[in-house]
Parts: sequence; structure tokens; C-alpha cells
Amino acid sequence: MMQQPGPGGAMLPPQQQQPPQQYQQPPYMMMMQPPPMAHTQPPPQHMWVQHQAHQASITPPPQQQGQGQPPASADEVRTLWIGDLQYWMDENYIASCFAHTGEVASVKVIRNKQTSQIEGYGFIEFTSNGAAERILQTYNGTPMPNGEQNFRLNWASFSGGDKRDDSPDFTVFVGDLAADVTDFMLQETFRAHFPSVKGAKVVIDRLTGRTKGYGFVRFGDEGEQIRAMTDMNGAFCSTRPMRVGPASNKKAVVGQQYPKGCQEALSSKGLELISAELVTF
DNA sequence: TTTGAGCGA
Repeated sequence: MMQQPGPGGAMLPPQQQQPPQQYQQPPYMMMMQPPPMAHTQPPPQHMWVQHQAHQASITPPPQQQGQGQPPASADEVRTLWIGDLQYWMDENYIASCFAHTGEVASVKVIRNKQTSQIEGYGFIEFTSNGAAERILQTYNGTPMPNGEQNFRLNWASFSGGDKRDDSPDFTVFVGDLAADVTDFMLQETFRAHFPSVKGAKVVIDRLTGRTKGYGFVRFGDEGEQIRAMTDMNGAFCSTRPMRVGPASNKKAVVGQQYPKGCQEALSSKGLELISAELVTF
């Protein structure tokens, strides 16, 4: 029947209490004061460039890179994509989040060409593939230092580990979410009843960093998706009953477009990487 | 707030 949060509390987000206590002390505090609501004005453009200076030349010439840098296996993938960035989360902030690892090679936040506003995503290059993977596993889905939202990390596009599930995803929409519901919480709430749950996503408002009160749960099995829509409707996640319904496909599921030229690279070397299910959603 | 967010020179 319906799930209640009541006694026993079977669904407890272990994620909430395992913040890797590494990132709570580093001295990023001095620079992470969000500007007082910079409406739409581009911040001074000189601020986000200099952090690269002390990083020992981060512009690896495409061919000859074996000079001062540890040549991380040439074609090793070591760049992560980071999303859900707020307008004030610049290179300095992101770099500071991982500074203690000592493995950040460079950070780049994508900005709008005209407005210079942060587009909401960026790239973090690490010193090795292993470092990148470690950070991905450790931090993805955990709270960011500002405490308002979670890291959303993934392998940089088409570089190997990004999602490319051949299997179709069966998604349900979940509304009426309480403000404290996280991806993980939502996922586990459903997974407790439906083992085919692949992942869940609580939609975050980029301007506020807070949940929009709805999200999505993906199933591997269509039957479970269907059943979840009735079984889980009204079930509790955190403090409120959820509203579960069909999800409108955000886009054509199949036939993603890859940059031309990447096709053969993918088929030749990307396959084993895909099998590992590193993708959270 | 109720149908996402997504790859750079």
C-alpha cells in the first residue's frame, strides 16, 4: 500500500549525513560570498581569469604535452561536466570546492557571450582520470558548500562515460515534493518498491538553488513505471504525499545527436566505459 | 512555483 514515513522510518537518506568532511573547512569562505543579487549585470570581467595563472600553464598543446605536466595517458578522460550552477558560482568557487584534493587542473564556467552571465554549467579538468572519477563518485549528489543544492556532476560530453543508455527510460512525474527532498531520497523512496528504478531527479531552480517541488523518476521496466503511477501516488516522501503521474517526454528519447566525427570514436573505445553504470541519471 | 538540465575556444 502506501508508504508512510512513520515509525521505523525505512527511508533515510544516508547521503545527507555523509558529507565527506573534507570540504567543510577549506578557506573558500573568504571568496564565496554571493553578490547581493546582481540582477543581470555582468560582474567585472577580470575576476575569473586569474585563478588559472597559478595553475602552471593550463593550455596543453594538443600534440606536445609531455613537458611539465604528468602526461595522463594522453587520451585519458579527466574532465567533468558540472551543472546546476548559480549565477555566482564562478571558477573560483568551484575550484575552491575541490581545492583540497589538489587534483584540479583547471575550471571553466561557461558564460553567455553577450551578458557574461553564467550559463549554469562548466567544466572541471582534473589531473587524471582517476581523480576525476573519484570526485564524481564522491561528490555527485552531495550538498554543495553553500548548503542549498547538490553537486551535479558528470563526465564531460561524449568523452566516454556520459549517459547513452540504449534502453528506453520510463519516467514518471512526481509533484508536491517537500522542500527537503533530494534526488537520492526520491530515488530510494521509489526503489524500495520498484527495483528497476534507475534514478531520480528533483528539479532545481537555478536562480534560487531550491527545489521547484517536482521531479522525475526513471524506471527500467515499463510495468513498474505504470504501477508506480498508481501505487506511489499519495505516498509520502519526507513530509508530504507525492503526486505521481505520467511524465511528458522532454525530448525525443532516441536519436541523440553527436558531433560529427565522434561516432567512430564512440563505437571503438567508448563501449566498455558505458557499461559501467556511473550515470546517476 | 508542479513536466528537467545538459557540453566549452
